Amino acid sequence: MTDVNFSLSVDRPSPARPAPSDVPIDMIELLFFAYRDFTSDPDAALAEFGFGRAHHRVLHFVSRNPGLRVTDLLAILSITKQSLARVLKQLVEEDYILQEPGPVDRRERLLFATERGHALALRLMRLQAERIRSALADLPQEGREAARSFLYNMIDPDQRADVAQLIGHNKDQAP
Amino acid sequence: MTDVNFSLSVDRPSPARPAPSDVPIDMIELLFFAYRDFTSDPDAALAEFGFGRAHHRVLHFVSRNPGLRVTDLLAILSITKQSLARVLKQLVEEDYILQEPGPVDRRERLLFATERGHALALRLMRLQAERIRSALADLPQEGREAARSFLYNMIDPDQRADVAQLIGHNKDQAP
DNA sequence: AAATTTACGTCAGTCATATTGACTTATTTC
DNA sequence: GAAATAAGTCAATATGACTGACGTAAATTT
Repeated sequence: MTDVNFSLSVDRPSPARPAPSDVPIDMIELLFFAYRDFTSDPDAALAEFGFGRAHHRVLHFVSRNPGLRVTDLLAILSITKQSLARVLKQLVEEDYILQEPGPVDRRERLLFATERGHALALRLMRLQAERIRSALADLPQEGREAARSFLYNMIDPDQRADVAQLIGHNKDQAP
Repeated sequence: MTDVNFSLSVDRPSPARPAPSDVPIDMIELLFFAYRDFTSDPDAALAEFGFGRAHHRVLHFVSRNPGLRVTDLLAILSITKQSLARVLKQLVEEDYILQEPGPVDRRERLLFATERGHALALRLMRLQAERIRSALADLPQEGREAARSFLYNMIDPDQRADVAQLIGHNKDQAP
């Protein structure tokens, strides 16, 4: 933490802007802080391996969706092929992911997590799961469903069906 | 979109991992997708100005908290002083933010958004607000509160009080 | 059978965001 | 006066992303 000193607690004479009443600023900021801390646990663990957040995302979706194609992964992550290249290459070289030609279409290089890969993916997942579990703990069942719906509805409408199908491996539910 | 082709719709013979039943994988993935799309609107707008996501975060919190100190901003963003430097400098040079010596402690350089700065911050906020509003639209009042609590509880426990105070400008509420 | 499209990989160059570590200046506090 | 704090700055580096162009193999279309 070298030079970063924490203090916060802003009591300054802040006249704070009129804040248009139709803007849910609190939700905007909460989403920022929630995501900031949500990613902090795996980021710390990944540093041990010399990996970054990009490796995590790739590994996660491959682990969850064995046989994923490169093209699918690009669509999921909303990045370009070139951005994926180095990260994927590293994961393959270090034996977290392996590629196999598609049995029906041999142009495809289907992606699978190795045992090592699954193990790391699971470890990272547990870190995030723990945070989520405790965040949902106080909520009644309807509250949990509401939180889930909220997140789902934050996704671009034209992407929702794909996402629903993708995560449908685990639990089923549309909106 | 150069080379990224969308298709998705993963129907492959995915044996999918046993998926430890105690891990809320759907929520992990939904949070990823929700945040991915949440940031996409302002990112597109910022590109017009030659700014990036980092500029947005700085401008937002300064606009919302006039008189913020550099140290506070570092704590809020969880970045280092060096990472902030260039972004802040650009925003000051292009007249979105101005710095003033603290009236009581003259070592401090308090940060304020200029008119331009407030205008841009508001424009970006409205983009995100619109997405949030429509995501909350179907939910009953308790559901909205649940979504809010969920996000709040995702924050590191020792940071919650600070965050609550920070966003308390607008709406009040602790957990 | 030839032409086109698709899936994937790769080269080269660039940019934005972030990091660490060290050092300076001004100012306040002890 | 010494020590601590707030902020700025320098240099070097890593990571994640981008654009644009090109190559290869395989599948699909015509």
